[in-house]
Amino acid sequence: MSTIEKALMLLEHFSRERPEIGLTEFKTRTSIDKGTLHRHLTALKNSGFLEQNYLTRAYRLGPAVIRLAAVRENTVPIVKTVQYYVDRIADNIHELVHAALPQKNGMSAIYAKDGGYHGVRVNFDEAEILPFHATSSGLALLAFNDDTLVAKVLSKKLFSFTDSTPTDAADIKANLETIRTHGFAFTDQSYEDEVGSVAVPFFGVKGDAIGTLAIAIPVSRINKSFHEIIIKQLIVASTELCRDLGGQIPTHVATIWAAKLEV
Amino acid sequence: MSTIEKALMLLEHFSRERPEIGLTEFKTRTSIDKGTLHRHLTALKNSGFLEQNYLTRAYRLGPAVIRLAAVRENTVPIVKTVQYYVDRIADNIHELVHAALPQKNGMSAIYAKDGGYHGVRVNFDEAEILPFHATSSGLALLAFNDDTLVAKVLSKKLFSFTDSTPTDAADIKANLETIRTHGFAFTDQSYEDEVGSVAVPFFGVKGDAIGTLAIAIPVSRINKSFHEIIIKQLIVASTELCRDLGGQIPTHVATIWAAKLEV
DNA sequence: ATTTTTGGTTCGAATAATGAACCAGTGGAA
DNA sequence: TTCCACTGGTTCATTATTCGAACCAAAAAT
Repeated sequence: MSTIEKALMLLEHFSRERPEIGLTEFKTRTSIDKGTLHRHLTALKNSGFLEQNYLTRAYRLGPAVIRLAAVRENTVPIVKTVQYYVDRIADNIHELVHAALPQKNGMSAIYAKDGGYHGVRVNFDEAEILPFHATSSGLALLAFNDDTLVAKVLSKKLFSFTDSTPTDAADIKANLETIRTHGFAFTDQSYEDEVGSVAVPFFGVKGDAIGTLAIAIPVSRINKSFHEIIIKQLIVASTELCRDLGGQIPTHVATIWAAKLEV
Repeated sequence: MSTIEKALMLLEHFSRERPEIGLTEFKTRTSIDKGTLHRHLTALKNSGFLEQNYLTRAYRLGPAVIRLAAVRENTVPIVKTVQYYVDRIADNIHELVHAALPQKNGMSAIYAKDGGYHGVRVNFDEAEILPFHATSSGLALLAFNDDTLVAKVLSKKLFSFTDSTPTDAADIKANLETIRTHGFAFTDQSYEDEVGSVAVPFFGVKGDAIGTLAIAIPVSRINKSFHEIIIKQLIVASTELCRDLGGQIPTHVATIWAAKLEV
């Protein structure tokens, strides 16, 4: 792996829960030598990707990422486009809806809306990394993306978040096949207890999944008819979203989805 | 310079006007060897910072930057905080107002609002890099930031954007001194013909300038009394912004600003 | 059909990354 | 006070990676 990639991997450790990380904490988290680590962090700082809390000397993300995100959004306005559909679904079904994009080690929600009238809401953090194998978003993406990604994900040790988290590669592979024939993914408390979720992919120009639309629901509120409604909403939204983004729904998926909407 | 920094410098070439850049175009823009360039771009792609248009093979910014910007904004909500003040000033004076943060080679606007009722508007792109030496934002930041930044900026060749762009290091140094005594910076057609601008810095915890609030106006509408109004608006907003961000206005600046507001 | 231009690859030489050991400052605890 | 443990940061000989001129293959342009 190149030095560049190693350095950029450091940025993945930042999140909403862990906005600042000191040198020693980095060392324990990565088991990279302190000297190397320090030079990498300094390089990232010099480039504006990190800045230092001048009191604690801890590192946090810097202003460079703001500009880049603005340019990216101007180039490919996914966030803005996705927002409309997430809002619409949330308003319709009064549950927590989100859209997510793949990152290196999982999906990252780029927008979420809780349309909930209900008392019990699922906890949800934007900018959190949702593991591929344990969330419907992750599985939906895997199922409709390149096989190399699947292989890469399954080659690593699969962490168990709850008693229901699938950790066997063969099981997951079988599940991905099911997801492909159904046209959507769902999970039952595989990432958080008492929370189930449903997700559909949306597609890029090549017809590969580039992101997902998903809904998280407390299991107490899931039932068959509601499940059907959710899936229809997701499919319709994803179809329109693909049109907006210039993406192409693979014909076999289009067929499956059309059948689902007929019912 | 480290490999990491070299690679990250590549990302600076992307902008609203230039959202996709091919290998050969990169080569001409950077005069880095094609082989090196290709490996760097591939590393950035593997890390999610770039992705490739699969038809043209050109590179564009990738989804990783979206997540990082979300985390950063969650850590230090500058964009959101700044927005309120930019909107307020724009609504009050009906001109183009923006806030900008320093990047490596200039200021980058993070938010802008045109409160203009007027027919003649200045052109303004978010995510564009505003050169330090030719814009009021840049000068305001230089004047109230570390001297090392000033030295770094003035050591490079200063590009001339208009007939009025200052390109002499000594002149600029003298101007920075003036800016320090006035508490604000202004430029007259130094970046774009027929456009003048006024800027004040806002400060971080150390009392160093971390960004600017600025107004751009067609020169035809500038007059003394309007100038005074603008400066007062900017000073008040920056003062409140520093409070919101936990920044500290250096005492000498606070004194100058207080005097300006009395008039 | 040929030339130019595109993106991408190879491999020995040159250079930069690495990491164990070290330094320095800070904040307790004895 | 002195000592220890814990920060962040630096040094420098060794080692591994990066570099880049030349090369390849495919697609446009002539």
